[in-house]
Amino acid sequence: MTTIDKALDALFLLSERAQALRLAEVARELGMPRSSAHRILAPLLRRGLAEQDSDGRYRAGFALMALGLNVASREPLATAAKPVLESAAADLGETFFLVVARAGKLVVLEKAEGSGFLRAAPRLGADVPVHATAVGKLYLAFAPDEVEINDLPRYTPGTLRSRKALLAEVERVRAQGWATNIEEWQAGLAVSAAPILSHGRMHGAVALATVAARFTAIGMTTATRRVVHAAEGIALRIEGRSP
Amino acid sequence: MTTIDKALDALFLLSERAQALRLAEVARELGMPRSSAHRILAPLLRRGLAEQDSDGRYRAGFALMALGLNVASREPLATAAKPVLESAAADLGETFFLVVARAGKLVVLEKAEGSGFLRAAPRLGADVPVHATAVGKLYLAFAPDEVEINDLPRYTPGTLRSRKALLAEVERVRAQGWATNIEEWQAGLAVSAAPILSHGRMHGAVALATVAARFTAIGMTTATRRVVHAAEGIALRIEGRSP
DNA sequence: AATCTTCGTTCCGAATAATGGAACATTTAT
DNA sequence: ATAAATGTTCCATTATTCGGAACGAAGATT
Repeated sequence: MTTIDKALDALFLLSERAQALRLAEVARELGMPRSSAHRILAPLLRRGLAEQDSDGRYRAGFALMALGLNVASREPLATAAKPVLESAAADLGETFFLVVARAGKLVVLEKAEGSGFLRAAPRLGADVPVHATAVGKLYLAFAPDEVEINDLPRYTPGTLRSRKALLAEVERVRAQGWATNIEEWQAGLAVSAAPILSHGRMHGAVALATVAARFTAIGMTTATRRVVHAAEGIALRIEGRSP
Repeated sequence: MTTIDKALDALFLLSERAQALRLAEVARELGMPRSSAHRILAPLLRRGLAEQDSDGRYRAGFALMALGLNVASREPLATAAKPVLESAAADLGETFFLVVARAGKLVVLEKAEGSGFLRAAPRLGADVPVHATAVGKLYLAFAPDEVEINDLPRYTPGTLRSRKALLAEVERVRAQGWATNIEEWQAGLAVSAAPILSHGRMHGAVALATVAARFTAIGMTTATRRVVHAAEGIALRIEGRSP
C-alpha cells in the first residue's frame, strides 16, 4: 500500500461519513497514529479536498464537488440524455435515469426525478448491482463483456439467485428488447429499462423507476413504450440525427 | 511537496482536461519521468478516481462523481434550498442559485435553471469572484470575515475597481438588504441577490441570474422581491418553521 | 479544585517507500 | 524501412514517510 493509497483512504472516509471527524477518529479508522493521520490530511486540506470546521474536525471539502461535476459534465452521453430524461419525467411524473457500465460496474450517470411525494431518487455516481436490476439484465443481454458479475446476493425474496434463472431471464430480455425489475432489488421498487443502441453497440440504458404499486397502474405496455422511446431518442441524438 | 501532492496534481490535471491524456502527456505536464507518473497513477486507477480508455489514455474516473455528490448532498442548506429554488425558477422561468462562502471563497452550492434558450447555467462547485458579484457584495455587507478579497481584477467595463467605490456600494447594499450585479462580472449577465439570514448570521445567498436585457424587462422591483422572498423562505426552512 | 484523560500538534532518528535512469517491446510518425 | 516516441518493468540510490515521544491545551472525572 502506497502513501497515496493512505491519502485516498482518508478521502473516501471523509466522504462517506455524514458528520465531521476528529483527527483521532480518522487515525483510529485508518489504523495509524495521530501524527501520521495529521501529516496525510495536510495536503488534502491545502487542496480543498478536505476542510476543517471551527472545532478542527475534518470533513470532505468543496473542491471534491467541482472535481466530480467536471467528470459528469464531460460525458457527452449525459448531456445528450438530460433533456430526453427531463421531458419523459415531466410527462409521466416518474423518475427516469441513465445508467452506463464503467470499469465493470453499472453507474447512474444522469437523472430526472418524478414529482410524486414518494419517488425514486437514485444518487448520481452510485453503482447498482448487475443481477438484480433491469439495466443489469440489459447489459447481460446486449453487452455482457462490459459488466462483471461475481456472486448473486439476495436482496429481496424476488431476487434471482441462480445463474440458470438469470440466464433464462436474460434470454427473454434479449428477445423482447427491454427489461423489468419488479422488487428484485429493493422492496417496493419497480423499474422498466431499455438499451441505448447505436452503431451496433450498447451505450447505456434508460430506466423508469417507480413504486411497485404505481407501476401496475401505469401498465407494462405504457412503461415499456416510454423507456424504449426515450432510449431511441437518445440514440438518435448521439448519432446527430435529431434536433 | 509530498507524494500525495503529486497524486493530487495528477487528479486535478485529469479533471481539468476535457479529453483523455496519454501517460507521457501527464508526465510532461507534471514535470516528472514517465515511470513516476505511471506509478502515481496506479493507486488512482485502483480506486476509480482515474480511468483508462481503450487506448490506455487517462481520464478522471467516475468515483470522483460519487465523492463530489456526497459533499453536496450532506449540505443541509442545499437540501433546504432546492425546492425553493426550483419553484422560483419554474415561476419566473429564470435561473436561481444558492451561493455560500467556504474557506474564504464563494461557491455555487445548488441551482435551478430557467427555461430560456439563453439562460444562466452556473456550475455547481465553481467559485465566483467577491468584488464583482451581487452575492459577493452581500457577504461584504453582512459577513465580511467569511470572504477573502485580495485584488480587484477588471472583468468588464462595469467592474468596480477601486476599494472606495466598492465600499460605498457595500454600504448601500447593507442598507437596502439586497444587491445587484449588472454586467460587472460578465457581459450580458445581470444578477439580483438576497442574503439568507438566520440566528443573527448569514448562511448564504440566493441569486437570480438572467440576461441583462431580460432583467430590465422583469424590473428591479420584481427581481428583488423574488430573491428576497426565496431567501426568507430558505431561512424559515432551516429554522424548521416552514413545511 | 485538583487530577486524569484525551486531544492536536511538532520533532526527529530509523525504516521504508519514492525516485528516475536504463532497458525493452510496442506503437506511431517520417 | 527507419526513426522517434510510447508504455511498462526493474533496481540501486535517495529522499520521505513513519511513528514514538513530548508538549500544552481542553475536557472529563474524582
